[in-house]
Amino acid sequence: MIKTSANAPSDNPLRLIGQVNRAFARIVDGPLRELGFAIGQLPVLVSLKKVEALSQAELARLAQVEQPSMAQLLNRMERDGWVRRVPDPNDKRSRLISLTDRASERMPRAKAVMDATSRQALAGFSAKEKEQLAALLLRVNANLDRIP
Amino acid sequence: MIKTSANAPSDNPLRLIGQVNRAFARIVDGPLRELGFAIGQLPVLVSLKKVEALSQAELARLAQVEQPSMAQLLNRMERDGWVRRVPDPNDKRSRLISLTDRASERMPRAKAVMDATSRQALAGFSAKEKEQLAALLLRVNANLDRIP
DNA sequence: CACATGTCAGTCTAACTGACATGG
DNA sequence: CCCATGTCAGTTTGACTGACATGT
Repeated sequence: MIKTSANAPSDNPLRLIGQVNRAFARIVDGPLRELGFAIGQLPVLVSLKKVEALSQAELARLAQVEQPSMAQLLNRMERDGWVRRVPDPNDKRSRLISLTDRASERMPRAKAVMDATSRQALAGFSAKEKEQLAALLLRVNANLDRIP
Repeated sequence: MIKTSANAPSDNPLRLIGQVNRAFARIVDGPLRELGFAIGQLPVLVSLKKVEALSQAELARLAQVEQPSMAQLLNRMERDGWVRRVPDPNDKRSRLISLTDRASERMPRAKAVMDATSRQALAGFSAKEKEQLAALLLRVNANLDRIP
């Protein structure tokens, strides 16, 4: 009977996911900050790259945060010159959020940082293993989404 | 050619891991708070359950955070009555951190919350699939740990 | 009037850096 | 003297709730 040491790696998948997530965030944080981006901004940047313009409420729903949280995030991004808010002609309550040119220009560099780190994280994985991992994670994700 | 929609699930494993992690944290947060625990405290609680007493510096290393961050976390945990700090007889600079009885008593309930949610997250997974997932994540983890 | 969109104010956690005291 | 341990002070991000104004 071997006593478990304090730093024994867990084999619980959920704890492992937490560890991987934190490690990834820690690694990627520095280079992103040099570009002027923060990790939390990426979901917004990616969404807006795909769809051009979205309301704050829609962004909050996509990122699964409350509206005031998203508002604060967008305030910081506006302060940093990444997004712009223009009145929605179809709804006077709403303002449409879109990326600035500066954001569009600099995003590829952020993407490169993410991709390079992802590649390192998956070093030694065959194409099949990557697919397996993604498939298993998608199932976990679907399971969690069904919990209210 | 189908245009990707704004909420299309990513198939990049690292982004998926982020999503899963956030979803899990969101689900587990409420019940844990009712018990008086926060998610960030779990690594400390688990470490101290295994090893009885550790210094703040050791806990910081285990959790991979800087010392002041760990100090602040331990301040909150001490405030909440989960840990106690006693002078280390062998090193007058150091204080040994250990769980209070109250923490030991209430931890099983926190563990139950985590386990139940993990079970739901892995619903429909065969034993083999769980092992596969854990094995793949361990490899990602090892890869990330090798990046400085 | 009910509901949606957004803002404002205030709180809490969790992380960081830099400066510093004290002890090994 | 150097290094380790820890504290203090200040900053930032990211999240929340509750209250409220305004527009659909």
